Amino acid sequence: MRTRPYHHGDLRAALLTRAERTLGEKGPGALSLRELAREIGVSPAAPSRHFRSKQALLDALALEGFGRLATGLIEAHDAAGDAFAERVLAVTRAYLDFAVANAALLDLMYSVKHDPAASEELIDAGQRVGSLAAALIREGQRQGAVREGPLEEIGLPVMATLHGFAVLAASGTLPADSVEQGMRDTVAFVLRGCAP
Amino acid sequence: MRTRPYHHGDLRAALLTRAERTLGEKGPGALSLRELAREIGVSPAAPSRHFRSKQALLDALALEGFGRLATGLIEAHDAAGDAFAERVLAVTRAYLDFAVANAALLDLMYSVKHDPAASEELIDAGQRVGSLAAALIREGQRQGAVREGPLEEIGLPVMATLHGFAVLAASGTLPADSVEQGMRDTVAFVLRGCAP
DNA sequence: ACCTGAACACCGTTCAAGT
DNA sequence: ACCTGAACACCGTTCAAGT
Repeated sequence: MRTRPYHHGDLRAALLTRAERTLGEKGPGALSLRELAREIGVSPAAPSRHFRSKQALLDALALEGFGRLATGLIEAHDAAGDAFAERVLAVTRAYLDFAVANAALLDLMYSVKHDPAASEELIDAGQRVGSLAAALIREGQRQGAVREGPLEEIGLPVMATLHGFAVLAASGTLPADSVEQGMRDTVAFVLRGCAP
Repeated sequence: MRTRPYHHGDLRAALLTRAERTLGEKGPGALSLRELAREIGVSPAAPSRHFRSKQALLDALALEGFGRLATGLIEAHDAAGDAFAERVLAVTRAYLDFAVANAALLDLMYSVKHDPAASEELIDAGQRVGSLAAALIREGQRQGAVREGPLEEIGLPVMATLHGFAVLAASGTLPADSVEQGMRDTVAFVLRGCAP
């Protein structure tokens, strides 16, 4: 019968995995470093080696979230057809899916309470997601589906619309049975807003 | 020298006021019922008479936030000129101002961690804000500035765009010096998306 | 009705000491 | 380098008892 070794192996990763699980299942209020440590089987002080504070763990979680969101959007984009309208639909749906499946995490990603230390990294990550919208717009312009002009002039409003819609859907402000129709309306609105 | 009376008078209001102040000044993590009670000069158990739990206080704060946001949007709307474009600009600016001035509160309003008990009320409040967008669209249709169609088909995307832009600006995802230009671009985008 | 006082079961964080 | 054990100064919440 193997007894737990003194060194966990990869406590950092274990903390992040477990933290995200309870974040999704029981909400951010139920996230306790001590309980995490208990579940993983290490002492209450062990997490402090890997995260200077609870907030540092939350920031790491948020950063991971931005990475997954960006990957999801890129994959959806690349899997869609070439036409601008198809790509907008695919990216919007991917954003929505992420928001619904990771509502608490999305909250964390765009919340205001980050450590100044991590803030810079998080803002970068947020802007990297924003730059995906810019890339989408540039393609649309090449196809003639988007009016000419500086990328940000259209990219930012598009990003805002996608994000806003996803947040409203994930926060339950939208009735669940009108999310799908709302997404179609939002995509149509974006296409009109972009059109030459 | 008057000594503090046994009954506070309006402890509930005092708690809400103080809570919102520290929420804005020191962030949601620094909000402690015990510290609030200490600052106000009541015992640690006193708040429980007015709020069943800390979450109940946060929910009340969020509800108050929705009320103030709605009022702010209506006032901005009514103070603006009659033209649809002017009204959209006024409402967008009001939403942005609220978000920047009450970033932590806005976080709270649209966060996922509410009590099921308060959720219904909060969702109603959120939808009431959404109905303001619908009213705006209806006027726009009457003026011929907005294409015909069901209110929600345009109202929801407009709401999403305003909310998304405000959140991005308030969360610092947008560089501070591009917020003003971003707002103009967002308004222009909305007007295009609405146009017949 | 509203609040106090004291208690309970937790927290996050720190720091010497162990492996 | 990584973790434990014990301690510190807090929490939120409950409940009998006071006014």
